[in-house]
Amino acid sequence: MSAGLRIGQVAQAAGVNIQTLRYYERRGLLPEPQRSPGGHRLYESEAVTVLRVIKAAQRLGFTLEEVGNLLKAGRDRHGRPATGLQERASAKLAEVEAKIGDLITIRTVLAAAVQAGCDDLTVCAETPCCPIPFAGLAAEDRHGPSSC
Amino acid sequence: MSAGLRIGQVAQAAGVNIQTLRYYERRGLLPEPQRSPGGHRLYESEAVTVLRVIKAAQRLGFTLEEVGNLLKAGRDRHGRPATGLQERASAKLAEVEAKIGDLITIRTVLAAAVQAGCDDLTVCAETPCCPIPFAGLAAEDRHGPSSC
DNA sequence: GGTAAGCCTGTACCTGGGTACCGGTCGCAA
DNA sequence: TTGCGACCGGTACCCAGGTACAGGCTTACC
Repeated sequence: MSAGLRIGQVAQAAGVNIQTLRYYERRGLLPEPQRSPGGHRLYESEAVTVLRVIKAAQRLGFTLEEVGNLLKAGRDRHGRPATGLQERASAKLAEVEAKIGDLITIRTVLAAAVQAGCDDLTVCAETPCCPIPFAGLAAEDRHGPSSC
Repeated sequence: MSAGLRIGQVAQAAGVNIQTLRYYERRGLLPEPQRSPGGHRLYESEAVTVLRVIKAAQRLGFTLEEVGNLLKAGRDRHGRPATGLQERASAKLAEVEAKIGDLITIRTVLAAAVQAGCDDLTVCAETPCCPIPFAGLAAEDRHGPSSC
């Protein structure tokens, strides 16, 4: 007995849906497990760890494709070369920082709109003193308390 | 002549695709314009402003559905009551701040992983000192320089 | 051996914000 | 009047990351 974990057990242990496991298998994130004589999947307990790894990487902002590549790099590394996790994590860090910067700009604009008492977007669009930048949200940042 | 702008002119002036205008019309964000005898759309120049308003609101993090509601509230407000823009902008501000908080947590973890020299996710998952929280990314924050 | 829960494959659907393609019509100028 | 570009409606497709359903098989337990 217990020649492996059933898909439902793995899914529950990792806190994901059964369909998600099959989906990850199709995407190549999970290796194809053993099968019972009747065709049911039989997982080793490591599969739960792999699922947790995937979920952790996702939470860090990696896409499934990126996670797949990282896992594959880890598996294929019989020899010397590094997996590239360092570089990819650094790149992701830069992405995250850029996103934080964008959101901070957005927060500034939203706060200014609330402060200015903006109440109707179409009216604001014709009010020159409105802090909402209708022509783009890139560089400029002039904002002050207005009677929008 | 010039009994209105053609869809291509409006699209170009607002910097969006023609299909996008028709899509917004279907979604109820743009009012249905006049038509030429042959059925071609003829827009007033205000349509360009509305498009810019939509794009500005999108950049602030509002979904198309939310933008549609805000525009509708503005149009329907013949009488007194406010559009709710104030409340919705405040709520959106809170959302944006929460998202910034999440990203800052992620940034912290990523930076720790880079600093610790993590090189293989599956190895990390079995290394107790690894800073990547494989069990969730919510509250705890223990991280120190490790030889991952 | 019966039966219920669990699993199988394959396919379709979901969200959100568009984009692309198709065959057919309109508008306008030469 | 003919030619060509712009436009029409309708439908299908794209991205990511799953989720749901249908119809049939396996496994486990009594």
